[in-house]
Amino acid sequence: MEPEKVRAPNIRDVARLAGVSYQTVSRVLNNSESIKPSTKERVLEVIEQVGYRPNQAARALVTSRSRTIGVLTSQTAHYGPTTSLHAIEDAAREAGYLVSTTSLATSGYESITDRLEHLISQAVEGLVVIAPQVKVFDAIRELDIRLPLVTLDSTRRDDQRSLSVDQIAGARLATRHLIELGHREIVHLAGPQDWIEAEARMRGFLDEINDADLGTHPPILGDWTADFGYHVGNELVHSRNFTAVFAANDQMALGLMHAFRDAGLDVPGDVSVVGFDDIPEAAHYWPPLTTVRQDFTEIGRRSVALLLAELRGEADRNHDQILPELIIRESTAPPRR
Amino acid sequence: MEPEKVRAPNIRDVARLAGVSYQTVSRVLNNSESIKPSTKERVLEVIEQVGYRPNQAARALVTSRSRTIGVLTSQTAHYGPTTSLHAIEDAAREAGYLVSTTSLATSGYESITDRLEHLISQAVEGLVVIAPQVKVFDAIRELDIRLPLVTLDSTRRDDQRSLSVDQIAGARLATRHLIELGHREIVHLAGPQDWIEAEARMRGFLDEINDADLGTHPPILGDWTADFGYHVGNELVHSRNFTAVFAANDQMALGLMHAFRDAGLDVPGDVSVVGFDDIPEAAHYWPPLTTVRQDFTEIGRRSVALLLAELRGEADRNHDQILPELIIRESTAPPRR
DNA sequence: ACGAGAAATGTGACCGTACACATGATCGTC
DNA sequence: GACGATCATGTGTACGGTCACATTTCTCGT
Repeated sequence: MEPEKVRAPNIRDVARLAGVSYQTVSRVLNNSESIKPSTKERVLEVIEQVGYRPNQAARALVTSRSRTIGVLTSQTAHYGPTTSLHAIEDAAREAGYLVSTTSLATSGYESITDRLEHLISQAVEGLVVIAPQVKVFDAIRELDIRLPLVTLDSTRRDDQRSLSVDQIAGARLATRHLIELGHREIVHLAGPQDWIEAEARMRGFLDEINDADLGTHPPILGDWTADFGYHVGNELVHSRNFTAVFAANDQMALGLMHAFRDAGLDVPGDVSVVGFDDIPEAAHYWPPLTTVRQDFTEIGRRSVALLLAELRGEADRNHDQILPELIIRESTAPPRR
Repeated sequence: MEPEKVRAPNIRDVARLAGVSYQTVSRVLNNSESIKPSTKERVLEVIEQVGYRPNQAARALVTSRSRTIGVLTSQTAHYGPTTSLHAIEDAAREAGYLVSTTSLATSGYESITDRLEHLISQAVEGLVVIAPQVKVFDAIRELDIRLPLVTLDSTRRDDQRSLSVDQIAGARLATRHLIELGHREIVHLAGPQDWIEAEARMRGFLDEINDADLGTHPPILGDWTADFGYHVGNELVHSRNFTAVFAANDQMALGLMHAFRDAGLDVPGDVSVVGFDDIPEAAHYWPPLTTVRQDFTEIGRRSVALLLAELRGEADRNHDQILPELIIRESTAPPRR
């Protein structure tokens, strides 16, 4: 006849056992100033003893603060976004926030709004978007979201709410490196065009090409995968009207090098290849990949700082873009005459 | 003199505007059966019009169901865990659940209990642990967590709550492949020993070696990174008392091959290398890597299914382990005589 | 036309917390 | 030793839903 489900202790249970009012317990929980140390101690003892845990739902209900930030990611397991996500979680944890992640399903537009709705209905206090795809921003705009929001997006420098490594500068760095080596026929293997980063890298590439008064073939639009790079590489070897390729990420660069090797071409002897991201494996590819390093961890960390500042109403504006860095390894060399 | 902060509409606002009681609105929200279609429609119209969103905190408070599952991950951005995580999110979404992720900080034990506390205080309904480290399970045991919990852990087959690709079988597959090629001196580069998977792979390796009546050197304990594999490779080339290496993941295998190449050794001519995981890049390494494929997505999906079944009190026990598969590429060959 | 039973809808209480405010205890001061 | 100021603690209420139960409205057979 015992009660099947014992109710978890609540604030009043604690109060009763400690011989104080529930409000006093609440004060202890929220580190209120005016609490006699002895009673505080007594209350904490009881809390420990009965294993009391404040109910966040109740707390969220009354304060309308969930202490949760929402993160919207793309469904793909890329190194960059993943690394940033971890940094975000770390930073959020340190600030006492929890992170609710939600990834975009493969499908289209409704999926995004659906995800955003879901996140909002959980009363997240702010949003970090690390799936910088154009359609995501369309969805955000359409939903008229009033939440503080930070996006990892390099194209809107004026916007207070975005933060990123300067992708354009990075792409220029990579391209300039090739040009300085003497390459004149450079192909760009870009990322999916609805990715804002992909577009920025492509723009940086084209800008640099223009500034050097060079022509180029229209960039090839890829999907970030090594497989795709491999396929593109297999196509490219037929024409051979280029001496270097700038790939929009390291994985595609890897696939390219694979295809070139299959075709009997030497990298960098016959073709130079540059990647982007500097994932930890890039140094161990064959040949070790020249690439553009960006600090995904720093990005993640800062995005949370920015978001929290906005939540507090501060204007932390630590907005200087983070600069990418060119890492020269062995996949690039002057073109063979 | 207008109100600064307009309160979000609540269920009673909707009820008033629709000319019904709040309970009727509640019924509409929960798809109750006995609701006249016409009133349902009217209510939905009002909801749409005023942009009403049910407050999950309030709902969670009264039902003590948060519709959230918590995921505990390691802080490292490895391909496998990340892929599983995405699958978990997908599956959770489909079931109407949200996922709260929390990653383990680098630090030690308190960090884990702290994270678990945090997750629990958010009233997650269940837990998925994809950071299968021994200390995590210690923490879980110590905290005496009563939540439904699923772990991606291969060592406790009897336990109802774990689910995994059979790591031991995978390691045996890889090892047997080398043995069948004629290798007798095989080195194992293992993962960190507090990782349950690493330990399982090592056990599989040793079991297979024993069954073949071979001796082996004590496995080298690594940290999963390509950098580490590279360092180990640089050491190994001094002794040369082996003809093959089985690395506990693909990244370390990559580093190894890099070091071997640096030393002028041919893979697979002089040394065969096998990896584990079959990450998407493995096929494009040089040489393309022979490895053991495991379906991280399937694992993630199933873990959610298992968890939800447990939440519903069903006994879905779909427990057959998922079998890994050996993918033979070009990094393995018979030993040179 | 009437009443029974089902269908549709309404009412009161409660979930666990924080906030505003009220009250009681303590203390230095003249 | 009475007094206001300050510190410590207690009381009422609201947050936005759901649940159990009460009530009204509809449907249909006799």
